[in-house]
Amino acid sequence: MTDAKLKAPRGTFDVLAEDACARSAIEQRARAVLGSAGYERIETPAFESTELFARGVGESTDIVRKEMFTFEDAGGRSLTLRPEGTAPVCRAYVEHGMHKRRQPVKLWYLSSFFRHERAQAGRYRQFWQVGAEALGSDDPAVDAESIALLWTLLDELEVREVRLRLSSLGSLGARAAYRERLQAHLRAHSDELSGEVRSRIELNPLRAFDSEHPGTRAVMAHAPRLLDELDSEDAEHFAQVRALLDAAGVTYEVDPTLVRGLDYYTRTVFEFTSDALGAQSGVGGGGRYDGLVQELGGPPTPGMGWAAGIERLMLAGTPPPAAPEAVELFVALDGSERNLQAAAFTLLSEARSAGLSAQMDLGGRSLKGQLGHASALGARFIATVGAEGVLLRDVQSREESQLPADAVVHAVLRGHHAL
RNA sequence: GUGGGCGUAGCUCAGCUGGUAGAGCUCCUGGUUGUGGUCCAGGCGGUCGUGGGUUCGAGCCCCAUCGCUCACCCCA
Repeated sequence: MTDAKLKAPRGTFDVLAEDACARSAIEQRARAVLGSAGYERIETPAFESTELFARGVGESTDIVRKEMFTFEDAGGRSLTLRPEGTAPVCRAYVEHGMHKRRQPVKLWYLSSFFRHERAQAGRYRQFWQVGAEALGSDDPAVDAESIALLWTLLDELEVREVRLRLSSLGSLGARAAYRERLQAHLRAHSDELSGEVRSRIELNPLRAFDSEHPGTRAVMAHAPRLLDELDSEDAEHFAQVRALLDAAGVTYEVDPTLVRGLDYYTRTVFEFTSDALGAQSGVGGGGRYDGLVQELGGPPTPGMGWAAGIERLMLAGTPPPAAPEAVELFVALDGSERNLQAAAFTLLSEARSAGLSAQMDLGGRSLKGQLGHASALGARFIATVGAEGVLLRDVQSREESQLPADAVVHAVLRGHHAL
């Protein structure tokens, strides 16, 4: 390491050439899949009022309790780099009066998010998510469509070994009542639980379902299950979602122990995992959040959405073939005189005005070096500007012709279209 | 926050029982070549993560520290 003082901060990374291609390929797919379903692009600020996340995501979540990048601005306002995308989108929905539009309002984003966690494979402090949110309808068809769209996107990105788990958390009221019953069950068996789970009974009892601890698993095996206790409306809603997914050919497994890390979820929740990933096996997930918009000060508005991690999609998906930018014309200099460079520069801008992709040497290389460079770029034509005029070479056919400078672009265009 | 693994050139890595730093790739120059792709030669590039210690002598041994990475946890 030369002078390793300045490095990207822990958990962050630079996106370089090949990765940049893979990322834009993912973005193009997302735009195609979501755009054709009527989702509109939205971008929200990289930071928001801290209160938005405290209220929206939930005070009891790990995200709010210990993972937010929070700072004060010069005016003493508490701001936070967005740790997730749903609360900001809901804030924008309220702020811009989108409840006056035709419902549901369907929005998608691809943005970076920030969480102060220890980085590992597929988990970073600044990471990117593609997400989709549908606000303003509690129709089960919204849930099914949303899930099916992520299903399609994962399929198009050729994400390997995908599994979809699905469940329902019921309405907020039912969920709160259930939570108390589950806590009662856990407390009754607290001496059989792992210390970890025991200490989280009050804060996040649903987590107990995820434990690997044998004693805890035994206790959870006969714990009450939320899915068995849905009220008739919620049960009917869930049944409809399932029926529609079946109709769309989306395969899933119902997992009553599926829990999500954010407080705002109600009714439908789901998660896509890939066994091709390491410990961070979730590629994307989401669910319904019928209380969130109101929680943020808006009118009672149901919502449904998901997010998928770009870095995880890249790990579990099939990277698109790297297609370097084609170079149609490379302009080389045979000599170092100023007027040659000027002539080459004129030719270069003429070529670009004509719509050709064109490059010239910017590194003061020898002629041999320039030709090597042109070759490495895969240039289709090479124009060598010399004192005698311009020598245009068709790299594929190896034909060469000596031309006046102002005839070069025309010749390239003609040769190009002849292909 | 807690563990395991790893830090030698821009990249991938050698470096013996401690003797004072190397290869390949990339990049640049020259030669060869149908003006490039092959081949040949040369060159640029490292206070061996950092700081101590042991030793006549440390890339190698010891201690500390920082960084990267994987996992716990959590989630996308």
